[in-house]
Amino acid sequence: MPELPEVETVVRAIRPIIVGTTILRAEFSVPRQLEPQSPRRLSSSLRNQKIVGVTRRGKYILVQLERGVLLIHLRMSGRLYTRAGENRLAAHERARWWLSNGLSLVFNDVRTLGTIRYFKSGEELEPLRDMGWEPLEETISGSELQRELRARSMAIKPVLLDQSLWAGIGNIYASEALWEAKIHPAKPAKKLTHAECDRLTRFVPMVLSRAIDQGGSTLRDFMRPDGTAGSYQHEFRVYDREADPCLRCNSPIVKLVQSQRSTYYCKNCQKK
DNA sequence: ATCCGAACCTGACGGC
DNA sequence: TGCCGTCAGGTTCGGA
Repeated sequence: MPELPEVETVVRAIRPIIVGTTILRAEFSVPRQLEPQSPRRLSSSLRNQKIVGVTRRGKYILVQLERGVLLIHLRMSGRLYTRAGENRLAAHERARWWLSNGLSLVFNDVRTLGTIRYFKSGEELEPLRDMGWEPLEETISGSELQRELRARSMAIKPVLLDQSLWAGIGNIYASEALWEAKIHPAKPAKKLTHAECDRLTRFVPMVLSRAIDQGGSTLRDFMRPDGTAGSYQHEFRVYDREADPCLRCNSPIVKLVQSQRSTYYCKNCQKK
């Protein structure tokens, strides 16, 4: 479900509510999501720790604590929000952290594919080790991108989903950025011209930041922590628009499957 | 090294 | 109604 813009939306919403509070206790209902840690161990590591910050790296959420970091990945259906009330977990709530301000931070995840891990200060955040450029913080030149793609014979679309190149791009925004840059999704990455690389380095951050401005995209699962939907789905140029007219040239948008994921593009605007 | 498909899960939806 | 197949915003793993 969530890509960089949705994760960023979540981080911005919960940050002012939870930073400065202390975790009183924690509860987890699906131990598998914490592996290799156990619910008991994790709870005791977190107890009485103050939350000092909330940040994002790619699609990971980092809840910074006094003595470590809680690393959360929402995968396909994860949601994170704060709420008050009831003592028991509601439907699909897989983790709950009781905070000193009377609220709880809740991790809700229908499909239970999300992950939660704790790292002590000084310990390497292993999942972030091979993460690529942060699209909104690093300015990448066309030449740099072209150099990175030199050895990649795979199609550019699945390459954009590889988090070790650019972190945070997912299935929606990969299609959107390629349409903006007028690049065919099946073009081998190494064959992109310098001009195409140049456009991609401009449009990837542009598409992502426009989506953040709209609070992300809501197709089915994604909800902002306040329960409202994002609205960037109304701005999609190609994603989920099969057979609809291209907004540049009116030819019907085409869908294809690459690496088991749907890709949408305009056959006329995005030539190989 | 590279690539593909399967696997991990649940729920919604369309077709029959 | 109900059953069945398909699909979903992500990532990892094993085998070819």
